[in-house]
Amino acid sequence: MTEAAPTRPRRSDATRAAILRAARERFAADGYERATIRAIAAEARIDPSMVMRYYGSKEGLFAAAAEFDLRLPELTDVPPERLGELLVRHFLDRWENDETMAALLRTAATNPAAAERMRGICADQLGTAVARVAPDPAQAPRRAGLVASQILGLALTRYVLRLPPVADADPAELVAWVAPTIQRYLRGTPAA
Amino acid sequence: MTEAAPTRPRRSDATRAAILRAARERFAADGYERATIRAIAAEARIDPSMVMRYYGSKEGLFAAAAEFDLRLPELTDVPPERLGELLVRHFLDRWENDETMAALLRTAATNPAAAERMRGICADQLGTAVARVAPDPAQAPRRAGLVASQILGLALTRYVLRLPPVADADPAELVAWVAPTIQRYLRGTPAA
DNA sequence: CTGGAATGTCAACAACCGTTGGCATACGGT
DNA sequence: ACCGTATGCCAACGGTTGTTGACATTCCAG
Repeated sequence: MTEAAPTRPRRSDATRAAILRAARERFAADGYERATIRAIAAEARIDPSMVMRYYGSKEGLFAAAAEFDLRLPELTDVPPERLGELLVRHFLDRWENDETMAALLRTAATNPAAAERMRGICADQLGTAVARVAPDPAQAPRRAGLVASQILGLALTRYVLRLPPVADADPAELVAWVAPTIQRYLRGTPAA
Repeated sequence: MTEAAPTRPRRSDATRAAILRAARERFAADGYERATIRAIAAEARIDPSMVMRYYGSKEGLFAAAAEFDLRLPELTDVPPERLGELLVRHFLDRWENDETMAALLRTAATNPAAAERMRGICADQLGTAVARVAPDPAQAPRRAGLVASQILGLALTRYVLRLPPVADADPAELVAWVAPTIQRYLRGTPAA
């Protein structure tokens, strides 16, 4: 492989960061197709050709801008009956001030590569976290899928579609309503 | 207003219908931006300019193609404790064979007009249906929003993102897991 | 039968997109 | 001080898109 050495900082790091910040903003606001490289470059106050030089292509730029970590907390040291509450609160906190999630969701709706990344995030990050607290390892993927359906549905209605009852609701109120759902998907049974 | 008379059928109705069918298919598969008028016209075996003549613009075509009725059943004559099950089963049945929902969801993620229509559907069709069975009229909009977050999340993960655990699951199994969630959003309380 | 309206085809326009290569400038090690 | 290299801007290319107008054809009422 190439040297993993500390790769002395390049002089253009500031530009790269500006491009990335602008890209996240435009992708989040407009989705993949409507977010043009020209608009991103304008917002970053540089020439469109710089984007190509540093990220190769629009797809490459998106891949870099959508690098995404759910930052799931350690689930094993919390009381099992409070897992649902913890998770819902965590996601709301996480996304209220980081629009990367909205960008990824908007783009994944139409861009196959983004959808694949979304599947990867759910399977890897969420999947393994759920597997650690699910009572039945064999059912863990299904439980993770159900959790994703509710959590992503919440993100979709609140941040992308902005359905008034969900978008205007107080976070604490959403937690109170949704936490029991997640709790049951994680540890409960279908019937009960 | 213009005569609401039975407007004798035009000779071009077949073409109009073909365009609409092709448009639904392309919008569902590709989303608004990637679904080009040329591709839609090709699939309908006609000239792109016909689309413009009959629907005015691409936005007009989408507005016609996304005309959407949830076809919610009458909720007042079913046992109140089975409302959740009924609703989840209905939506899965409805969407398993009609890709209009996937088209609307894909497009609403990036197109403001489609998002507005989505809000309208939730507020009007779902909102009024929920208001009729909610125990507390004042809380009806919130309950409808929560139902939407779970139902749309299910549609998103199953039909758009195609998360394997959700996309491959048996409909009956999904009903068993999700119905209690909807039931609680409709008639229950946050805590319990 | 006839003339006007409805239907359909063809070619083109203007705008925008991602992407490329050339050229100027400023940096930084030697 | 020098020179290779990194950084940045500019102009342009080829392709695609929504949209338009002119022209051909078919239908149908009178």
